[in-house]
Amino acid sequence: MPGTDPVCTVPSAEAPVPAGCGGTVSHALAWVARLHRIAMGRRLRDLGLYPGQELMMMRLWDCGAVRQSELIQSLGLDPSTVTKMLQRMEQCGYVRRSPDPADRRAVLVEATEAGAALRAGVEGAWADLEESTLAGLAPADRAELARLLGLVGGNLAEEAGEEGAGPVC
Amino acid sequence: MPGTDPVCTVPSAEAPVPAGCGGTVSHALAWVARLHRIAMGRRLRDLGLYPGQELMMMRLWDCGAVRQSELIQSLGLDPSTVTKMLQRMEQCGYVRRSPDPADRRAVLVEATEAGAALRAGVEGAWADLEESTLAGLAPADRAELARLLGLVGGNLAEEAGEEGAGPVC
DNA sequence: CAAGAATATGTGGTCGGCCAACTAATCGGG
DNA sequence: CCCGATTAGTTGGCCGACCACATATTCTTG
Repeated sequence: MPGTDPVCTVPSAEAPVPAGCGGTVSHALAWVARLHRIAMGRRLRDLGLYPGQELMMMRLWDCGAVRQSELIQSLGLDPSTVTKMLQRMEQCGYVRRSPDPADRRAVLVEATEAGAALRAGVEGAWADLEESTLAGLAPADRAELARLLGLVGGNLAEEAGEEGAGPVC
Repeated sequence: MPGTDPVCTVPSAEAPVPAGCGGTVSHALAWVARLHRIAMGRRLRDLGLYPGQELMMMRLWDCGAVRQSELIQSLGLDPSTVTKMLQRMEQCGYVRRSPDPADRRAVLVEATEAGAALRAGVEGAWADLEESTLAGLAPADRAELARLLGLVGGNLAEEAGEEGAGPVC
């Protein structure tokens, strides 16, 4: 049938910022977060890490040898997620795992030399992404964004039962 | 030169928002987005959907029968992601796929009756989550958050090569 | 009109992430 | 002192998401 594309292609003179797509903050948040994750993934891939692993390494750099259960709680992840991630990271040589002598159930985790070698790269990537993310925003806008994200996070954390990711170490 | 000094990398003992974790907007953004995704996942599970599928259904509700490639572009996803997601959703009965008579490579996708039956629930979930997310924020704050997210999204989209998720249908 | 480029989709593999179910070790009472 | 409850970790399964690669079909262009 001719006239191929029927509806849909509304001649919407789209806004300068397609922003939320649907217009809701939820849409915008999901969209921005995805772009942010992709952008971080790009930087991490050059370092030999996968998204999510950098948070693990950060905890290890800050805390030294830690019990796996501490990582689970501080990152707010599922135990199985942490187990599998650590297995892969151990095989990559970034992490060392050893049984806790004080509790034969537990496992102590610490960064290896190779893991520590990633620190500068990861911190640089975070800083670079932060700047790229906030480019063009005045300090006041940045502070406002941080404040609003904090409020929204508080709302969602309350609903979700107060999950981890709290204070640093 | 890098006269840009006022970056928050200061070892400020500030705690305006305990939420942000590391204190950077990037951390706060990732954290909030994860909570948001989990909260949406909860609501979707009660409806019989997995996170991400609701966006697919929304496009189908808005556009009727669409080529798979249109979905790929409008959602900004990888083709293989869409293929597999649609295979599962078809098996769940939410979606119907048929070869495009006009282009034997393409596949036309549309929501089934069962899929359309989810619409009210999904839209309710979005509205509910939006309100829960923004609880306690004045209209001015909500608008400001939307504006800032739009700016940040623009920055990230620019870096990422202008990916999809743009205008609505 | 016959290559070659571009498009549309599918496969296989890997990762992060969650849930459910399981084992092993420690802790708490009775 | 022993048995149940709690905690720590692991395995298997599933889904979203990506990449690399393979296939079929259309478009382009010489």
